[in-house]
Amino acid sequence: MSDTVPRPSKPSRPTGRAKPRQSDIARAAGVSQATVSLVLRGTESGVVLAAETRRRVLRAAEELGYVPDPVATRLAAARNGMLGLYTFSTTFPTDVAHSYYPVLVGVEEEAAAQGQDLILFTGASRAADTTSHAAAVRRVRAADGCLFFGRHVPDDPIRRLSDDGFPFVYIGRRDEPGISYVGADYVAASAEVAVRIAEQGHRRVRYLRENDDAPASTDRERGVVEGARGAGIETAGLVERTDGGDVDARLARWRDAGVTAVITEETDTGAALSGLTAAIARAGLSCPGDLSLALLGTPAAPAGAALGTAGEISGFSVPMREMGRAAVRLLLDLIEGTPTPRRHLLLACAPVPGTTIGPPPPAR
Amino acid sequence: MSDTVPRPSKPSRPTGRAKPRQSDIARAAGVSQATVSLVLRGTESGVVLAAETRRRVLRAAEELGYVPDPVATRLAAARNGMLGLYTFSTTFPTDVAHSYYPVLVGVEEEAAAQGQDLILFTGASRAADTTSHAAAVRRVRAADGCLFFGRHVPDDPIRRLSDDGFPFVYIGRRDEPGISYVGADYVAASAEVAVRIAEQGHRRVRYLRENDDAPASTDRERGVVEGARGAGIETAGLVERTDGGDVDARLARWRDAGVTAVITEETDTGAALSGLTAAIARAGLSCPGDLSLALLGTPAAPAGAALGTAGEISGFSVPMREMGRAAVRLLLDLIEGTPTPRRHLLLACAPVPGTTIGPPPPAR
DNA sequence: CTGAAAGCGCTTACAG
DNA sequence: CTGAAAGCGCTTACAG
Repeated sequence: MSDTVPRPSKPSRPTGRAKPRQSDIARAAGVSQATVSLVLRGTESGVVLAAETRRRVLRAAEELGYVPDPVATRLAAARNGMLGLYTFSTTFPTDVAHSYYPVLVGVEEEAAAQGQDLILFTGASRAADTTSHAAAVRRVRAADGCLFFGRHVPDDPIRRLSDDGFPFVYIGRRDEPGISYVGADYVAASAEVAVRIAEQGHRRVRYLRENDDAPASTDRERGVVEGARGAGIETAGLVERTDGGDVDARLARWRDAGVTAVITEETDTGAALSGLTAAIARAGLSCPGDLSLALLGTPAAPAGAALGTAGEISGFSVPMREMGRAAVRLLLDLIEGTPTPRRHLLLACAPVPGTTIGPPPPAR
Repeated sequence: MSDTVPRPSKPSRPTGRAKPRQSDIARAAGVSQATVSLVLRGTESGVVLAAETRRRVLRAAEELGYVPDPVATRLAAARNGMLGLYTFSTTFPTDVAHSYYPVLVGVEEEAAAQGQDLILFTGASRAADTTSHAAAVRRVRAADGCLFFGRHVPDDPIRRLSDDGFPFVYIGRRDEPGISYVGADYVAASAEVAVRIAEQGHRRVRYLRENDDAPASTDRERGVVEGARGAGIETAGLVERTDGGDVDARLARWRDAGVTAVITEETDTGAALSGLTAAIARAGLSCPGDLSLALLGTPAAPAGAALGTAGEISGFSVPMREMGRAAVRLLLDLIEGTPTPRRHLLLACAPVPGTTIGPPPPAR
């Protein structure tokens, strides 16, 4: 609690020439500090300043090299032009090819385009317990609003922000009501993949998903099942769950049962995908010659390598960068109180043709 | 000036249930707000609180879910646990394989490890003119201290921060006196590469550097020249500059003059490297069969591809991630006023053996 | 059209 | 050992 803010060994207040404040300008221009504030922030509440006063103040500000103190500005109940980004789970896309990285890029691009700075709240990684999570989330208020990101999010601290009317948006669909988010339309994209597989003639298919109930996983399963049903793929036994460690045995069983295509999903762990591709490699199978393979989501690293496949894995790609950008825009709408902003946004995923879907092999 | 802070259409102050402040705790615990502040921040100035008082305050704080407001904390002249990161040049490592990305990762890792949040100042990209740069740099004061990063940095706004005693450190060596930085030891690493080439028997070599006078480029040239001189490589005509567009003609000339090895450098533009590898490919040369090739710095993307070379380009790698981490630590030392911190740090670069250095081909 | 005042939530001497 | 006061630099009604 009290350790949220590190304690300085000595005051870190600037020791050299002080930076100019509004009161310095006021003195130089012969007006009050409040007047300086008014001309510097523009003419908002209908207040009209004498042109001559404006000019004097502006000139003094220019001469003194004044720039408003963002901290004081924020404390005085205005905005400070900073957006927060809070990432749950392993904080940062450490791996260059981390699947979250493009989101970060999108967020940064749009923030820059909108003239907003970004605060990266790094609290998530350390905060194992709920208490510190609560503390970490609270810090978020230093910004005008905040983006949340990650599959598993502690509900409680967030609800508190929500109750307080603090503006925030999730990147990724959420089930909690009343929360703004920008997500990917996994249902539609996943259904489309199932249809594509059916069109090649597959009827017995498996969907190997991770043992994880994040909304994204739920949506994908729903899409696969709906797509399969509509396209004539058997739905009995279609869905299986894994942690990634037991795929060899499954694969053998599937082959024996006449399964000709497998769909899996990409998550932040990548467990299902890496487990599956490794098992396929160990079994000496080739895709799509022996088995068609599809992936729901963009792989963090080119996953084809493990398969000996030169091309991409078929499936769809998640518009992560665009999600980041859209989330920033939505957040700004919320902060600005734009009337009836769209609070839920589901972005379409582009199909990835890839090279791993083909017709089923002749029956063994 | 006045547009540095976006103006809100309406106040964004939370409308719902207010978050607890110190005064709320004070009321609940039956003490003054100042006392709350003292127990919450710990016992600094020798003040000793009654254990019973401490307990009451702590319990009330716990019950109310109090977390200090970082903005108010900062304004009241203490630290706020935020470190700034200001990137010059094209703001963000947009490309996944952007050469700056590992630095960002290192900064984030160490910041998280130290319990600091990170403010990404995105101002750099937009700010073409000096004025807005000044404004953008000034915003940096919202943080306890700031990291600067990028080859080309406007001196003026920075000097101002320096005069004011604001703590900051550069990532990358600087020539300006009195400024803290964490850089890479390009001189030593570049000399080592020249020596390695000499050891293979090369005597006539070219160093193709970019037409850019950043300290990193200066250091590399110095290292190459010193290494070459010490190892018996001809230094006359050794160094050439390019913008990347005219390499074909040079390459032909070099070959005619009996040049058997070429060294180039990696920068944020990558112009010299991409120009050179393209020219080598067009000339149908192979490395190191026809020509040995070395690179000073880590390529943003695997550059071997353009060469048809499977392996890495020989040279050295810049410890970017570690630079990021070290910079954070140094900055914290500065902020905390640690006595005589090391203000200049030059990290060693690891040699990359690679596959593009070999003995010279038999004379034509 | 401008000034004086209060307040944002905290820290920090300074008195008691 | 604790309280009352001033102040960080700004914004925002509210008076004149």
